[in-house]
Amino acid sequence: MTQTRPKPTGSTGEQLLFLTDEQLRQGIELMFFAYRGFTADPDLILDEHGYGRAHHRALHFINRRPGLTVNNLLDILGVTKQSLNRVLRQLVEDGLVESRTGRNDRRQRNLTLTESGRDLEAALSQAQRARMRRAYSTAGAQAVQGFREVLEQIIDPDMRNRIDRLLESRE
Amino acid sequence: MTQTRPKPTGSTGEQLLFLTDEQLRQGIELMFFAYRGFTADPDLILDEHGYGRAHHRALHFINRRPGLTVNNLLDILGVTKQSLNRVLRQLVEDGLVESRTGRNDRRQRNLTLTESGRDLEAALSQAQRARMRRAYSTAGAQAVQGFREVLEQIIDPDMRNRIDRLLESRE
DNA sequence: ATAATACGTCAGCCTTGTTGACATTCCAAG
DNA sequence: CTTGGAATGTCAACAAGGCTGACGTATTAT
Repeated sequence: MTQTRPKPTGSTGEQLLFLTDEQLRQGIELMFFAYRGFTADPDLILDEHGYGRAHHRALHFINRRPGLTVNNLLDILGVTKQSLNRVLRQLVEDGLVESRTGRNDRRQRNLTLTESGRDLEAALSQAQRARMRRAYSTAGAQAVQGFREVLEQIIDPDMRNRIDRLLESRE
Repeated sequence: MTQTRPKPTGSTGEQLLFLTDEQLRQGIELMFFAYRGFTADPDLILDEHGYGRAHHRALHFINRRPGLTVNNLLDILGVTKQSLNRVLRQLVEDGLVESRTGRNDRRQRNLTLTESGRDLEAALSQAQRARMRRAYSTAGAQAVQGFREVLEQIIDPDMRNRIDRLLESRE
């Protein structure tokens, strides 16, 4: 996610921003309304299948890192195992997710998507990407770069580290 | 994270971007994790007061547009009146929000914050703005501009209109 | 041997969303 | 003046998806 972390190469001094409460409030409201748009399209598909956002998140990250352990997923999602388990159990029962005992450490469960799990994930991803693609295209490449830089800064620092560790590194 | 860079397009007026699924997926994950950070600080304060995000949202928009009607607020928040009413009733009972019968149309209720309502809203806002301020400052002015442009494009078009109508214009 | 870890599960609670039904108040049009 | 519809409030029931606490069971680590 953070393959490029160059300091902003902007022409303006980044420490010298004058940020009014009004400007910041606009950004806050943008985040609020944009997140609604961000989840709107997948939500429609999920609803048809009787699933919710929690299922989407699980499918996404299992697809992202096949073989992910339950503990890893818990760490990424930041929920309790009871909460995740409810969702995960459904997905396994419905044949979208496979949970296999770990080879090295047999206490662990490695999670992967089945064929139909990949199908649903693809449908959800595609819907969500379509909106992002339109937004990116309309806003332009430079705006996208800024979008990414600001969002990265909004994330909790230790979460940033955890993301890199759990999602980017190889075993 | 090695991906072949797609080659640039022939220009068709606006710059057409080649957006790989991988690039879009990174944006999607950034939105997910950033939204968590975005709500983290207010959540801590809300918890101390026994409130949730729904209360924060109500306080925010009532503070934003004092005298807002219930219907306006429903439209902004996109929830049912029953859901909003539960939250609103608490806030009124706790003396944070005042609900006055409309002067022109006495069916309507105009919502305003009381002194202590403004206090809590200010505390929540301040916490949330602090994070945004740090993010903006680190990312720089140009990045902020891009951030805003992309977020605006992610919002549903008719929601964009509604926001302008309900929050920017008169009354 | 014992402790710690990874996982699953049961039970119960909370917030915040949903429908549906119904009452009240009030504006506006016939 | 009557009446339809809009705005609001409220009751009840329900669901998703968070949470805590407790417990059980493999499996690994000390």
